[in-house]
Amino acid sequence: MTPTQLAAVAERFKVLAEPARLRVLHALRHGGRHVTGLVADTGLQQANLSRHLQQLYAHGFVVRSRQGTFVHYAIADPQVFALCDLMCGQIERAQGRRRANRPARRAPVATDPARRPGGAGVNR
Amino acid sequence: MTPTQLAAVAERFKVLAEPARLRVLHALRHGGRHVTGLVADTGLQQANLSRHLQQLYAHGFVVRSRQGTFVHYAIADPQVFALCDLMCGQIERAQGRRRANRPARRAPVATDPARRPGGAGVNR
DNA sequence: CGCTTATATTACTGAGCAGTCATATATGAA
DNA sequence: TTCATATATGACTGCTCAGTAATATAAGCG
Repeated sequence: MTPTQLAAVAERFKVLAEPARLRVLHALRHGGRHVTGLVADTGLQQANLSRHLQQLYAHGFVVRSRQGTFVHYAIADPQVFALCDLMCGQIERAQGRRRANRPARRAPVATDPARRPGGAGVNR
Repeated sequence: MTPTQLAAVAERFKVLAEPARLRVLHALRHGGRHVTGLVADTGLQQANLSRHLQQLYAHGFVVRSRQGTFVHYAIADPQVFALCDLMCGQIERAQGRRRANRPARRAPVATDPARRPGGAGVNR
């Protein structure tokens, strides 16, 4: 894994690390749409939405084509949703784990072999 | 998809949207490690690494346990790597698409049915 | 051309965050 | 307790970036 590759992956994750852009992708999930339609679907301001669309386009998440005065945007690679779905699954699993840990003891992380009750461990 | 859910997903993507943290995860891929070992593996400064570890821990990407003066970190859910691998695959596919488009014409995005040569289209 | 609608861009502002230095805390050993 | 090592944290700096308002550009129509 070269630093360049890591940077490329991180940069792409960063595009998805924004609720507004996830909203746009979600709105496009079941078919392309004009900017005007996306404004209605997402509730984003036109200028703001346009910026997000530029970014999604620049990183190849969406494709676009002009149709008269309108510009039509669509998902470039449906695999993005696989990413999102995976992430959702992880969130659920993490919540499940948290729920499973809590009943036993509150965050049982301490000196590995035996827990010393009074010690200020790694937890906060 | 509620705004809350979107925010949760975005927040998690954000944790992965950082080369340094990807580096840490990569270093942990084949087994847990002490902070000192991670300093050596990643080349990050101790303070900086510690901050990233706190973040990975807070979001449930890693687990930790004390071993004497050392603190041992390990991957919490190996599925993270599925995310990373998926992302890498998308990057490769996107590059392939770009390579496939370039020979024909430079970014052939224009008014949908017929391309007008002189028009300043959607491209920049 | 001039008008209207659709989309993009510029300039700005404020918030968040990575990196760094210095320092604090935790643990074990002497 | 004092010292040494390992890890975490406080405070600061500089950069990036989302949101916004105003304006520019593109396309169709009369």
